Amino acid sequence: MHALKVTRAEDFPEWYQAVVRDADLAELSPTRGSMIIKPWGMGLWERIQGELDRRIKDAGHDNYYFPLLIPLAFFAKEAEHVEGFAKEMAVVTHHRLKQIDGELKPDPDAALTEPLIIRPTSETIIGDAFSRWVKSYRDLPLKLNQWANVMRWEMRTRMFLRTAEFLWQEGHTVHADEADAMVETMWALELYRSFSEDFLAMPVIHGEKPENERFPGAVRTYSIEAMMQDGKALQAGTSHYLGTHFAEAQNIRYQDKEGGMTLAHTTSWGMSTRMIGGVIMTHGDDDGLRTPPAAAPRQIVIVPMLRGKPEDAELKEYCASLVAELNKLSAFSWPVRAYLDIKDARPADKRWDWVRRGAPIICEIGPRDAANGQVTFIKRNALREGDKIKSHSVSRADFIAQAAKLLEETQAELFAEAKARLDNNIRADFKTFADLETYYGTEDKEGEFKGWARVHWARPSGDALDKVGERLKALKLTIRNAPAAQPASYGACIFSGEPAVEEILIARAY
RNA sequence: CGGGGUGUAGCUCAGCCUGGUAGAGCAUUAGCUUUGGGAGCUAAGGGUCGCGAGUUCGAAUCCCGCCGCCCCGACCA
Repeated sequence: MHALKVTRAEDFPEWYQAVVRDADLAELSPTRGSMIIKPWGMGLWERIQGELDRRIKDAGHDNYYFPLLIPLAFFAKEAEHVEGFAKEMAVVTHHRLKQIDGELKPDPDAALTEPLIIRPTSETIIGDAFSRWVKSYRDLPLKLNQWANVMRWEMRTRMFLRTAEFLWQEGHTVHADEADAMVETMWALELYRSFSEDFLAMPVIHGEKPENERFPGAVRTYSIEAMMQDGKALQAGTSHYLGTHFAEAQNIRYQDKEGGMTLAHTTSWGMSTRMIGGVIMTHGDDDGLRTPPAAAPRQIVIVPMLRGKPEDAELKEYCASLVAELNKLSAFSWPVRAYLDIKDARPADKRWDWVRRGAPIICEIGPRDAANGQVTFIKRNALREGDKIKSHSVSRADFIAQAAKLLEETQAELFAEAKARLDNNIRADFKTFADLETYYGTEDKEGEFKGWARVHWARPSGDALDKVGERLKALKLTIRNAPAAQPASYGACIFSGEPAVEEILIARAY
């Protein structure tokens, strides 16, 4: 008997919805395509923010904030950028409402002379500021970051994975030349790789996107790709070298040491609330979410076995002092987050709520534990042993002494499990396109999923690349990236038979 | 935006074919019992049956239109 009504094997998309709901992460809002992020989901995002922000600042970036609304004319400056985003833009056209025939409508007399767009990303308005802030080579590099909400009018939305409005971090930097900008671009890629693996226990493959998957306006786009439990790939973070495209469009120039005016090189990079979807589909099981301890809003939850009797006070005191002790510890370079759940509800119900939310360590402490100076707990990532819930009992002193280690072990176990899944489900033995068709052209067997493929290719571009894209699309596949780790030599291109120049990752994707 | 599915209580759903004043389980609230583990009994509250128009004496049920959600596709840093 699992805590969720649907299992992953029965219906993966339904299971995903169930976790979002039952782990209390988010719910649909009355606003189409947008969600209400609930405390456990927001807490997870706040942990992601806290750690990522620290790493970004440690590398010399400062935060700032730009407005939600961008003048339409700003957006129109970079042609490829426009082409990429124009189709999914929310536009603000009026500044007043009026009762017309009993209905509240935009007042026709209050149309904006210049419409505003709700930012889908902020390159354009930030570039405008950069053109004023950058005067001299002494101003470079300029390394800034903002935490913001953005909006893209998506046709098809899915909680956390693709919502109309989402939260993210967007880094924007300006550099004197390509070499320096590329160092930054690769730094951001490595930031996302290490953050994803260390902090979210989510193994990824990092690499460069093919030409047809680039960010609109970018010269080179890099991504980290994570494998979900249904075998699909999730692009979990991107880093772009923008060359001088935005510098040209926005006139970002600096006076170099020789006194000449030189175009700057810019980068941008982002990671969003989509990561939470990745955490769900990487670590979730049929009992709900298993939150990676480093990112869990509450790492150790204590459920006292209260019985509505006078001795409850003593038990509460035992638990409260335990929480206080635990909160003095640290793990993952942050204070430990222990929590005493004294909600007036049945302990068993509370226990299952925390199982579904995926609190890493759930302690169930009764009067007997208190009397014996013990702590009884379950490890959420290894909840069951056969049909039974596996619980552990240790002395209070031992529990406190081992708590941080227990959390770090759990983190490592979650990572190892996900890493094994990733490593075991990438096939590198496809030599021809027919091999791919044979494998991906057939239905998954019961309980099976098709992972990714690493294949060699000659890196076609333009029309030739479009044709490759179409052949893959027929199999519902896309090119994810060219992994940074490349083999020493290459065979023949799987698409053309020509000598290959690169190994790429192919997968079905979210 | 195209194809398919779906929409009835907070949740899961029955009722619809064959029109006759709204149902179950779980959840909620109250009381009693129970207490080392998703408790039991009793009672109560809760729904303009997605929205609108139509057929009809009468519509959750039949017809038409629209909308939301889910899946597939198109699109998608």
